[in-house]
Amino acid sequence: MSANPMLKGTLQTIILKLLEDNSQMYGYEITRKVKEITTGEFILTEGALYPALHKLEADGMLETFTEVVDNRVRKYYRLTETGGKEVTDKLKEAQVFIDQLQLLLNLKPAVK
Amino acid sequence: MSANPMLKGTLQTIILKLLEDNSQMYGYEITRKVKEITTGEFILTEGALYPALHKLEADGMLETFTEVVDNRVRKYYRLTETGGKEVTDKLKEAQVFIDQLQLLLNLKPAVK
DNA sequence: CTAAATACATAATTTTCTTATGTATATAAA
DNA sequence: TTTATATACATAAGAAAATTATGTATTTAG
Repeated sequence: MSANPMLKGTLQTIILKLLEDNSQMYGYEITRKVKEITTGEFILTEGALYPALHKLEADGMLETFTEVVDNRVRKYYRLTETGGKEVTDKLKEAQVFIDQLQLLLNLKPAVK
Repeated sequence: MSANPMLKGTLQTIILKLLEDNSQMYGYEITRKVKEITTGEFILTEGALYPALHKLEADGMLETFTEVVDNRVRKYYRLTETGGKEVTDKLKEAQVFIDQLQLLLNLKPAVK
C-alpha cells in the first residue's frame, strides 16, 4: 500500500545535507548551524537531535570519532559511503514533498 | 523553550485549505482530491484522514452534516468561523516551514 | 459472482517529536 | 565569588501523528 508519510525523516535529511556540505560536524555544532541558517526559526532540541544521530549511525549512514577540546569531548560525525548516496535520495524526496505540498496549499502560482 | 516541530499538522493544513477552496467535502472526496492534485504522489490513508477530521471537528475548526447518496452515507465537513481564521495562520506557518527547509537543504538558489 | 470502487470507522503499533532531567566543564557577569 | 550562560553529551517519559490492519456495508464493472 505504501502511503506517503508527511515527510517522515525531515530531520534526518537536514542532518545528512549539513554533513554533505561540511564533511564533519559534532552535535552541538549542528544545532548552532540550523539556528544560524534559519535565523532562529528552527530550534533543534537535543532530545530530537541525539537520537536521530544515533539512529543514522546505527543505520550505517554516519560514522563517528571523538576529539577533546578545552577539556570537553566532542563527538564528530561524518557521512559513510552509504550515507553519501542516501543524501541524494533524501533530497529528491524532499523536493517532491515540497513541490506537492505547495501545489496542495496553493503557495505557488499555478503553472500556466 | 518552544522548539519547532517538523511541521506538525501538515495534514490538518491540507484539509483546512481544501475546505477553504471547496466549502464542503466528505472524507473519501478529500482522499481523491489529494491524489488528483498530487498526481498520485500523496496517498491519504483512512487511518490518517478520519482521526484528523475528528480532531479538527472536536477542536471546533470543522462542522459536519450527513447526506445519503445511493444508499451510502456521506459525512460532509465545512469550515467553522474559527476554522476559517485558522487556515490563514496554518498557511503562513507552512510557508515559513517550506522556506526554511529549502534554505537548509539548499533546494533554492541562494539569494545573492 | 467476484473484484474494485465508494464510504465510513477504529485499534494496535511504530515513529518521531516535546519536555524534562542528568552530568560536566568553561566563561562572563554581578 | 557565585551564579548564569554557553558548550557538550545523553536518556527517559510522554504525547502526537502516522502506518498498517481490520471491520462493516453498498454499488458498479467485468
